[in-house]
Amino acid sequence: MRRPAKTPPAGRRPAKPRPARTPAAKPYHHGDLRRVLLDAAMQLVGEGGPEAVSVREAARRAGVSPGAPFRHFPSRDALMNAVAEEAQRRFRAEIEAALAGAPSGDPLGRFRRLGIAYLRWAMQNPTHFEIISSRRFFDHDRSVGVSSDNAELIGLTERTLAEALSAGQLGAHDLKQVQIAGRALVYGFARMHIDGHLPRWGVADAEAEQMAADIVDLFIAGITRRTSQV
Amino acid sequence: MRRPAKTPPAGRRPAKPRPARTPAAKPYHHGDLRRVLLDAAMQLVGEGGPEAVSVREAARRAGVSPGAPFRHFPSRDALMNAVAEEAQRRFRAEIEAALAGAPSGDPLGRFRRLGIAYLRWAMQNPTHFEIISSRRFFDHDRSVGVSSDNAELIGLTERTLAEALSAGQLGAHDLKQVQIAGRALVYGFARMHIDGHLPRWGVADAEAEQMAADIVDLFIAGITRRTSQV
DNA sequence: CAATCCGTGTAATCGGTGCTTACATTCACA
DNA sequence: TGTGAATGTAAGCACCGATTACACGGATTG
Repeated sequence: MRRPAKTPPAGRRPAKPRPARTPAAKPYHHGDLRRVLLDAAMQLVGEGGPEAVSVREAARRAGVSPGAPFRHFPSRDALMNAVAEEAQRRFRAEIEAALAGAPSGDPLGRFRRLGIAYLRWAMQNPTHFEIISSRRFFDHDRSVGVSSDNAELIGLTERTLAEALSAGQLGAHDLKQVQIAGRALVYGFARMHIDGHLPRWGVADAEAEQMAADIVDLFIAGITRRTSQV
Repeated sequence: MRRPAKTPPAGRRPAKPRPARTPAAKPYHHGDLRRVLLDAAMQLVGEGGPEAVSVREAARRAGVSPGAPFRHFPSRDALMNAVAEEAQRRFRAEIEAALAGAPSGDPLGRFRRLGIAYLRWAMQNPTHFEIISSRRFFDHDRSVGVSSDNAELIGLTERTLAEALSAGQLGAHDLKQVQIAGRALVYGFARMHIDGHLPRWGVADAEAEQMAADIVDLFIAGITRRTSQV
């Protein structure tokens, strides 16, 4: 977050009275500053987490003055909202892609895929996952992109579980409870990973992915219809 | 976080050449500034979450100059560490108190109490819970108070689960997996509550506590030894 | 083609923050 | 009784988000 002003004396527009459209000379208008700022912010989140994002730094990376971003995002929060929407969009795309090749006849198997894909993405994109889920970093309620994508994912798991139930794959459980418990499980594990809890629980980084799959399986075993003992 | 300087002209030490120890006249030395700052920070966390804590605001509430806190806490992070230690201490005390009256003959029942007490405290003290778990707000590895209290709690659940296993209350599971899955479940639910996910999952605030107990029971049912069908 | 309008970027500034340095005060101990 | 260490103050740095007044220039329109 600290940086020494990056060539302070070499400001823009040194002495030329009229640049006369040199291609290398940066034009007054940027082209697509909004997109560039968003990309810079995404990159900052990836590098140092949500709080590493500062409007000024994004402006610096875009090669633009500190006030310029406010033409495109009325506040830092608005920028973070856009970042969260982008992240949520990618997240959803990945989840749905992971489910694409799954056989539709096995809802519980698809539920398992869902959980594992969820954890996979979360562990591979911890900072972006954090920004999506942690509302502290942006205003969920005001971000239609996030909430609609998210609602889509919630509906997806809901339908999958309902199918599993009606296919007789589940024990006699309250579906809503199972749903929320499943979510809490994967969300909790993802956050344990993000928040650095896993080492304290004896899980090395290398094992984390296997452990993620294991606890998903453990959960599924727990809710599966019990047709035989032990 | 914004405040208009709070009576800017009425600075300390108005005109009196020597206060001669009036009881109301604040002495140069504060007495126990460290404690007061810590309390102020705890209160700030309670009011507006971890990021509502600013060194200057804590100093303001303690009635002291902005630089004074740095005599007691070398950085904001150090202050946050102290806050986290205090919160973790309270958390552990509450958990252990909840377990005090539990019969030692029923480890699984104690495990259940453990989970419910965990969720209870987390949901009643969301911001303090967040600061304990979210490493973003302080340096876990450097905070011996937090990690030792936390290790104690981890050991407690570990022992409880091991007892349940040897008492034949558990199915044939990998104990470490069960442990981590259990933790992920309660941690995930607590964070869902903190992060405001529950409404999106159709859980109103009033139901949250009941739902917490339900998913703990669901989990325990899933790992219990299966002696009969359905 | 020319004039003007408005979207976009710049410069300067404000109050907030964490943190450091130099100085003032007072307590505790020799 | 002195004196040094501990503790608080004052001032100032760089950074931040945000606002305002102004400069530029592409697009629309007469």
